[in-house]
Amino acid sequence: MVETETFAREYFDAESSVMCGQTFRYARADGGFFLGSGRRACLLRSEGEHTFLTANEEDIPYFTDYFDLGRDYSRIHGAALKEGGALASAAEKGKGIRIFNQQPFETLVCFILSQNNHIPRIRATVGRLCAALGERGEFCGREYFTFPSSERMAQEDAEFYRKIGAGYRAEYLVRTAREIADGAELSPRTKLTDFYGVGQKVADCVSLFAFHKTERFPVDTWLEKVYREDFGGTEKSRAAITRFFETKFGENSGYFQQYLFYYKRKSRE
DNA sequence: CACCAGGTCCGTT
DNA sequence: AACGGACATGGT
Repeated sequence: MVETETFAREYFDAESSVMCGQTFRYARADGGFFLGSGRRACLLRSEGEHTFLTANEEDIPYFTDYFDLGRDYSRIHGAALKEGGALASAAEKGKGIRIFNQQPFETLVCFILSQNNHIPRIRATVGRLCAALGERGEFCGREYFTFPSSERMAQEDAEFYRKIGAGYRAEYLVRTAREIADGAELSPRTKLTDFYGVGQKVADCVSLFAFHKTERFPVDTWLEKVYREDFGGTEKSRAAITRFFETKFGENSGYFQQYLFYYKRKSRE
């Protein structure tokens, strides 16, 4: 049975939460979004003062956790406003952003694909990956594909991943999927950079988006721009820029990073 | 047509 | 430890 839950939109907005770059498994639908997570799917739509979550009844608890609905975001948002400057502006624009609790393997694969790549192309490649190796499902009259398991991904070779558009990242996917299928741990304590094709930035994204380690501040080309243009930074290395933000923002680093990413990417014209 | 995109690896200093 | 080129591919 499909069910719809209603939430206050103020700190839970569909558009900003989906478009702030944390997930690649979405499509616009019915004035909102059709979202995939692992084997499940849901619809998320904001209108007026409300946000509506539609999912199979048995999946409601899963998505309640997925959208991090047990956490008070007014304190986080308030702390960002107090910082002033670009961060305060970013927080106003992204007031309804929440950080999702995504599945570790899925997050790892998606962010391996994200490196040196465009978001539209990442989404398309993830879509082809699911269509090829996932299982067909249906939700609210829409066909979708689940995210493949590490075991299923481990059965394919690099040629396959090049064929779906992974480019030079194909070998990264093969080796990482096989390691995990063969029993390598993927938990909050795993040293993620030991996986082939996973550097500090991808590791930080997995830590933040799958394990909710909000003391992490992933630095990519957009956050480099923020650092230079909005914080007057002069350091060149990403390690130094990451250190700058994580020292400054502490436990709120991950939340503030999402405000800033959304703000910077939206203001590209 | 260069240049860039949610970087990482690897060989040189 | 730090730096720079190579790496696939499609959009601007």
